[in-house]
Amino acid sequence: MASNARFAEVASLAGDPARAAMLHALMDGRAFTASELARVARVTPQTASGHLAKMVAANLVQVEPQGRHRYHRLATPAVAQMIESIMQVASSLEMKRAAPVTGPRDAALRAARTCYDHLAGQLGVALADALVAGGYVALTRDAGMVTDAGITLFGEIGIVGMDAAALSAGHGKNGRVLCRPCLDWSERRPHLAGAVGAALCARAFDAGWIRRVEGTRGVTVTAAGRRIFCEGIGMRGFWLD
Amino acid sequence: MASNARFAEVASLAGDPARAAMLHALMDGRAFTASELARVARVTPQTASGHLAKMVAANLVQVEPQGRHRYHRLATPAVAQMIESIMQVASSLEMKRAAPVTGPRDAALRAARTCYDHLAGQLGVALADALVAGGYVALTRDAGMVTDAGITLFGEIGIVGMDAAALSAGHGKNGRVLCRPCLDWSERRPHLAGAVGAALCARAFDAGWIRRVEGTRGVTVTAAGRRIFCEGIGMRGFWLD
DNA sequence: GCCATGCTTCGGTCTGCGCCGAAACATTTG
DNA sequence: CAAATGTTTCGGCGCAGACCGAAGCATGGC
Repeated sequence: MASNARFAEVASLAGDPARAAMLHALMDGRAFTASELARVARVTPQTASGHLAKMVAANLVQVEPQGRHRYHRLATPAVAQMIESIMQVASSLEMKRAAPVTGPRDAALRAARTCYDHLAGQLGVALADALVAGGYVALTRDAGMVTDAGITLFGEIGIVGMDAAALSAGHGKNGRVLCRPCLDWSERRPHLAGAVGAALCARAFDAGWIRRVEGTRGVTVTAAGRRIFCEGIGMRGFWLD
Repeated sequence: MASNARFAEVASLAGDPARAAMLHALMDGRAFTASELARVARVTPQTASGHLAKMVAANLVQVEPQGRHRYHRLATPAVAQMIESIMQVASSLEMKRAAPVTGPRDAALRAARTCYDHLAGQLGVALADALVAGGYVALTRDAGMVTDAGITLFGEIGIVGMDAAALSAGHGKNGRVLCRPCLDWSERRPHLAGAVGAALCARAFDAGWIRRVEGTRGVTVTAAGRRIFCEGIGMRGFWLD
């Protein structure tokens, strides 16, 4: 059972509050400097540097020097998924214990945020609901599928090339695209993840439907986005309309 | 960022070597007594008791008193998935560092084992390969789907009622059963998980196709199992034939 | 009733590690 | 080259927590 030691090593790396805060921040998929991560973790730069060195050594985090800055990002999607699954368990623990004290910061994140490479929060859930209601996507607890109608819709709003990425192993049988559902830790309902979720999120940023809120993982929906999401996809309930 | 504390709490619980060993043992989905878990973690019963109390308080583990024994099991599937994803990251770290020293114990586990509620190892991968090759199942990195032919096959070998469980949210649109792929940490290839994988595994135990190896998470395939897997499902390459 | 067995609580020791201040090092800017 | 900024290394402090021995509770068998 030598692998047990690696398991404990990885988990305990994520188990320190400062490192957990950094990993949490890195969950939006962007890269940050050591000082930025030091701020979010509320430790001094030298402490953060030590933490980051450990996580880089364990291949949780990748570092990319650029001038006098060193940009850190999550090393692999597997790391993001691990963090996601820990958040999952942690949030169910939270519900079990007590109603959490929710600051305005948390409220903004709950409304709309990125989850590594896809959209989450009320926005992510509302989009998934709309896609399911419109017959564009079918979701179960375990998996998801984009229907023919969904492929058409995605093509109309400019999401292409998804099939190739999502069907690597399934070689397009039945002309359907499989995708991954992700239980939202704040909403406790599924949203769209995986290659399809990532493609949708990327397209939304590119087309200016959503914009990042500076300094957080939160996003805001632009007027153009509101039009697409409501009229194009049929999203309801995210705004009070 | 109050949720950050919960995250770190959960991760650090999994990050202690003794607790990691216990969680690892609990990954076969069965329940164990505190003393049994103390043995696998190589600590004294009183130490194990303390660890288990913490994990129960954090809702990682469920306890069920039965006479003078107290049986512990993983509290939820979400916990199992978390452990799985940590193993994922840990095993990729292992490959990165050095060729692992593989004992005979590890070899047996690599051949065939349970992964919480489904089959993994070379057996799990070979079964998934056969199901894909036969057109019974389509798998991508993100998700999977049982085809019509697959539903027929599963019905023939006695797996029923899967639809209801697997299609809770998808309400059977297109008559397809969605399922979850799971990247095998020892084989680095996907096997069948989720509700469908669990149903297949449960049926295999019930029908006597596989049996547990006492004291480990490993399983062996019986003669009946070999017949079903090879002739019924078309599995190849697990045995040298 | 008694003893054996499984489990937990308590008290004390000790290692590990997170933290910061100070200082060195690197890189860009002026 | 010097100054400013980002980052790392080093050394020492202090606390959290993992561990075990011993003793205290339960439960089941006799």
